Amino acid sequence: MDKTPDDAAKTAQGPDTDAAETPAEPPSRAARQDSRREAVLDAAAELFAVKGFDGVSMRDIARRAGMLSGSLYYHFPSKDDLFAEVHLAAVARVTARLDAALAVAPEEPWARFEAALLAHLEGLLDRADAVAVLSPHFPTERDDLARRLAAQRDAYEDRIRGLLAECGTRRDLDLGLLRLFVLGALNWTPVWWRPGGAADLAEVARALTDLMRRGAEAP
Amino acid sequence: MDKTPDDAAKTAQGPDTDAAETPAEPPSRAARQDSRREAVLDAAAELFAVKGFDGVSMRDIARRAGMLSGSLYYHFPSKDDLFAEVHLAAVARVTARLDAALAVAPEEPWARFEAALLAHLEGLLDRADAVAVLSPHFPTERDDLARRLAAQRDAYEDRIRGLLAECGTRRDLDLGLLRLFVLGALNWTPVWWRPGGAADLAEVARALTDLMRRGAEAP
DNA sequence: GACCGCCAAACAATCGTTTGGTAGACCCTC
DNA sequence: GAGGGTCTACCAAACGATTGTTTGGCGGTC
Repeated sequence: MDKTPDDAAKTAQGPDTDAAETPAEPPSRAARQDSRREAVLDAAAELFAVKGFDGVSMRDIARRAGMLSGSLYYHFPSKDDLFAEVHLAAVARVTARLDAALAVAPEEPWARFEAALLAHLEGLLDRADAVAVLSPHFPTERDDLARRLAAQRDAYEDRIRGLLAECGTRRDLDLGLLRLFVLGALNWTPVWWRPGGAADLAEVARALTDLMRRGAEAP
Repeated sequence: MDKTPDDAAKTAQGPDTDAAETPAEPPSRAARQDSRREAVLDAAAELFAVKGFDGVSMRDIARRAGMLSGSLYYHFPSKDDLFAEVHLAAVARVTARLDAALAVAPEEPWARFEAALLAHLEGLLDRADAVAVLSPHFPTERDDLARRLAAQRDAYEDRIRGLLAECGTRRDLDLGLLRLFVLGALNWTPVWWRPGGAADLAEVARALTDLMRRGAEAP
């Protein structure tokens, strides 16, 4: 019953890789290496996002990636390092999404702000990469690594502040606090938002932008 | 080295209990029982809040409460049940704080709203009870228990919605979304707020109320 | 003597990680 | 193009440590 750990891996990554994508040349050695490595990263990202760092075992990750737990240590030196790489990749992906959205967004600052919120929400909820922002609970003693993660996160979060600054907000407001309120509202969405629920992501981004802009008080 | 688990318990709970508080009568049997039980609950609350459910072991809790891991099972049948009780107690405490704050708050709806936010923040950050709201990650298979926790949390969160409704917000706004934004901003504070930092809790509550009310756009 | 609250020690299971081995793709040489 | 060698990516199995939990007993208060 616990001999072949395939059943969980089939639906996730199993034979899709070479079933429809590569008809001609067999994947090069380097390509296959990256593919397997990324399969591990994907499996780890989904699991970490749902159950947290301590809630996921190396055996869980290995099973979902279609290998055995010891094999993970060929690709990653430790669970901490694996998590760090997942974290970094997720932040990078959300950042890329933000850049892409801003590239095609209109010039009006609040519209840009709304586009950024939507990109953030999509990066947060489309795939299961909530680890990126949702994990201030990184439980390592290796402070240098934790600092690197925090630094990348901070750099991203400061871009929200920059977008707000361009909107020309009231002078008596603390931009730092505003940024934290926005990020709190955004990063809390994985707790309650479900695909196909009452509001889609565009609505959420629009509503939050409207609230940030005009407030809720009746005029 | 692992024989006497006292060193960690001393600073937290150790001899304080009977050092300064009970000079005359020895505490009754029932009182002492409750006191030890509550010591366990306190220790568990602080640890769960910081490291999450999976990050805390029964031995950690026992050490901080000044006993051994097996002894916990005299008071609580399992780790799940212990967590559930911590969770329920924390929600109840935040609710009580909210009631007390509203009892002495002025009549003006936005002032009441701000008072509620402050009470929530204090309940969240003064002690380490962040478990109350911060743990949608309760990793049990016992769905009935998870539902009970969610129900109590929802009842509390709906009071925020009620307070907002009394403020007479704009008709075109979704009160449910507003509530979620507020709770997101509030419940995200444990990630960044530190006592003695730039803004104290009253400032945070005031700033968030002001933002919710008037928005950030320059008039 | 009964019961309460806890200790001391152990239980099986699971944890992150290490070790040794090996099937197969690759490269070079004859 | 057959054969030997190398390296890659993994398996199979184990390591000690830690996990949640159970059991039996014991000092203290009633």
